[in-house]
Amino acid sequence: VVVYNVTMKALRRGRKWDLLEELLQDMLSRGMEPDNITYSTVISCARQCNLPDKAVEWFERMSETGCVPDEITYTTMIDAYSRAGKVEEALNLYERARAVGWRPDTVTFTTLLKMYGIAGDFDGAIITFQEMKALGVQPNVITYNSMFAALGKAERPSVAKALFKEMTEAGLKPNQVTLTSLLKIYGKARWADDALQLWENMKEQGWEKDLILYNTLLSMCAGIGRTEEAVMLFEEMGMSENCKP
RNA sequence: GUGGACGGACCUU
Repeated sequence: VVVYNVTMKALRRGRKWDLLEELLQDMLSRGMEPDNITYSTVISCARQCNLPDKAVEWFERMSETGCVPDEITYTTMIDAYSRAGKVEEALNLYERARAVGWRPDTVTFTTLLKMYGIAGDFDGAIITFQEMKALGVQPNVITYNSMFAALGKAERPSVAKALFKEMTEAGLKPNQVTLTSLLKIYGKARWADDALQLWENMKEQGWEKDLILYNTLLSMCAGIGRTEEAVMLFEEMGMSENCKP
């Protein structure tokens, strides 16, 4: 089974759904018993390939064969629903799993948060975030990034600012995605001071920048009319190793 | 020894 699972992982990475499903059929016809790892890989591949019906189909078949979903399989399936825009189904599954005594973890909550963000349900995202903390589940960088994505859509720069403070005070280090999302939020709200302050922080703390982050900074300077800063950025890019203009 | 979450920039209002 492990050999099959590893092969499936490779197929998932290459998004080869047909081959992966064939392999699963092969396992079943040989009388092997795919486990949670097998099924979560299968479901996740279906999700990546935009085949939500396949995800549901195998999730159901899995239960029929007596394989009880574990926490990762549940989360994978919730994410598959989320990606397909099936919010109701995702929440139903979540409730059902909770009723069976399942303890959702950071990834689960982040997946739910992301779903609310995509749906534009900013309040839902906030509530989930609070619920998560109330249950003692620690948010991580990806959790915060998903919140910023939701906030960007809702155009709530002040909430984003407060969250960012909370995040750094909790000792979490922002990554390029965090900074890009935040800058975009500030830029859209024309909060020039906060945006430039963030850039200062990046220099002080030595937070790395990537190409996308440089581009965001540049277009922000253009948007708020800070030509001098833009020139400095451009020169800095020229000196950097991996971000040639 | 194997499985899950970051729809981040410009082009695009």
